[in-house]
Amino acid sequence: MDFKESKPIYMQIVDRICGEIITGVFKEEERIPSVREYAAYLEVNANTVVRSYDFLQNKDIIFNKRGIGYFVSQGAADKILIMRRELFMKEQLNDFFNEIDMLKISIDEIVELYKNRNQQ
Amino acid sequence: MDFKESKPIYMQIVDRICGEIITGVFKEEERIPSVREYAAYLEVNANTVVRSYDFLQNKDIIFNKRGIGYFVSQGAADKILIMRRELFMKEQLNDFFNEIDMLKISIDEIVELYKNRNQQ
Amino acid sequence: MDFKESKPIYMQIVDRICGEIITGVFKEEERIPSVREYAAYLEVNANTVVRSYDFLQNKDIIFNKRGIGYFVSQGAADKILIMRRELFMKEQLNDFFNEIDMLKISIDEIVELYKNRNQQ
Amino acid sequence: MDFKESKPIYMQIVDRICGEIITGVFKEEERIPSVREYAAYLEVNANTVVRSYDFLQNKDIIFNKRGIGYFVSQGAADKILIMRRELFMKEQLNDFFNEIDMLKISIDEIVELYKNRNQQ
DNA sequence: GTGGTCTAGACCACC
DNA sequence: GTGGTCTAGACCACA
Repeated sequence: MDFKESKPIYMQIVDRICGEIITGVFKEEERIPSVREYAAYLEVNANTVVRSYDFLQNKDIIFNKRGIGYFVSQGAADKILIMRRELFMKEQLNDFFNEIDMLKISIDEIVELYKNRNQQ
Repeated sequence: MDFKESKPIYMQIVDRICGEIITGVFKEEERIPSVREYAAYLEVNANTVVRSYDFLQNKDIIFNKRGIGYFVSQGAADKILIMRRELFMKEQLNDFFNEIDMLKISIDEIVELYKNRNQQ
Repeated sequence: MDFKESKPIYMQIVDRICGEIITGVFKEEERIPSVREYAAYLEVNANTVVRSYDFLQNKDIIFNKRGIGYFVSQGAADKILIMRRELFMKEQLNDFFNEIDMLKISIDEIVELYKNRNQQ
Repeated sequence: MDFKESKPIYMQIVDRICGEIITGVFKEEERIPSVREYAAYLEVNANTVVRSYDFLQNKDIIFNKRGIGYFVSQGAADKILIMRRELFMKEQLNDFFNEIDMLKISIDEIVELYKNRNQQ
């Protein structure tokens, strides 16, 4: 894992875990790696992983069984997708539209660029 | 002006000033508000505005006449457009495409949303 | 059995066993379930039940016959009642009174709620 | 501030701040002490206070202005009271009633004890 | 000055 | 073994 500088490491770990849940690498109701295992694997301080797990637990995406470990909540994958979609629709999409308007790029250009990309 | 949490306030002010230059509210060769005026207007600490002006001066978008104030550089609007376009093509566009792929939103949906928005 | 997060599981089991003794489900001088049985029944790690039994043995509420099992001590029910009463009077009651004062709930409301509950 | 051992320090600080908000020591929309100030005052590590503030921010009881400090949210006092009341009604009250039933203490005794306490 | 993040390391309760 | 909490200290971005 390469860490961009812009985002805090613990949030990048959050994103990564969310990705693993969506793609089914971490399955619902199943255990995810222990804090220390995952910290060693990512070559990060254990406290950083604690913070990521803590964040996800607050969002009900994972839950904890005391002394046993963390588990993916039921419906976590859906929840993540819904949350991301909402965020996208509410903020990012509008910013994007404002941006292309300001830069005077037509929506047709965007479509073309998108299709070109996917042909590669 | 509402400040998002994600971006530093001084960069949000930079964006705003760039917008004013592009749309001609702040015209080339003309003076922009003093640091204190603008800070008062935006309800922001003066040092924050200093930082924004400083950033813009470094990019040659505005320049300073000592004891008089800050002025918009010649060709600033074009410069901004070019810079933004580059940034947009290199980074934002790709991020955007990745995002819609991940969220399984088709490009056609995007087009539709864009058109709906502009009808309002 | 649902385990609250606030209290350690083994203490919740202790409480449960005490309740069973008071209400006569587990009778004095009689055998209580084996560690493994009870662990399986509660869907809990066996070591956790060991810890609960250990705790109760220290308080002379149960005792062990080697190779046979755990038994409820004579006078256990009374002992539990006395211990709980003391604890209740010394700590819990005061906490409770402080709480209702802070929340501005009158003692009359409490009485009413209590009576309603028992009518159901 | 004396710290009981049972509850984590950062949660005790959370409780304390909530108390200050309810009683109006920390007023809505006003700034609360900086992390470092409060840590020094409570003779606690700054990170511990960070954790408390973080918790309260997640609950929308305080909010942060970047580089300036933390402020009490509008409606924080009400929110705290409502949250506590709910918790009390849902969990603590029932536990309390179960307890007095199990200990065979009548509700009238409770009322009397409550009145005696307040006479002192 | 403010908070935000991260590290390293410790000790504890719990399963 | 697991996570939870706390300390001490560092460096950074931001206002």
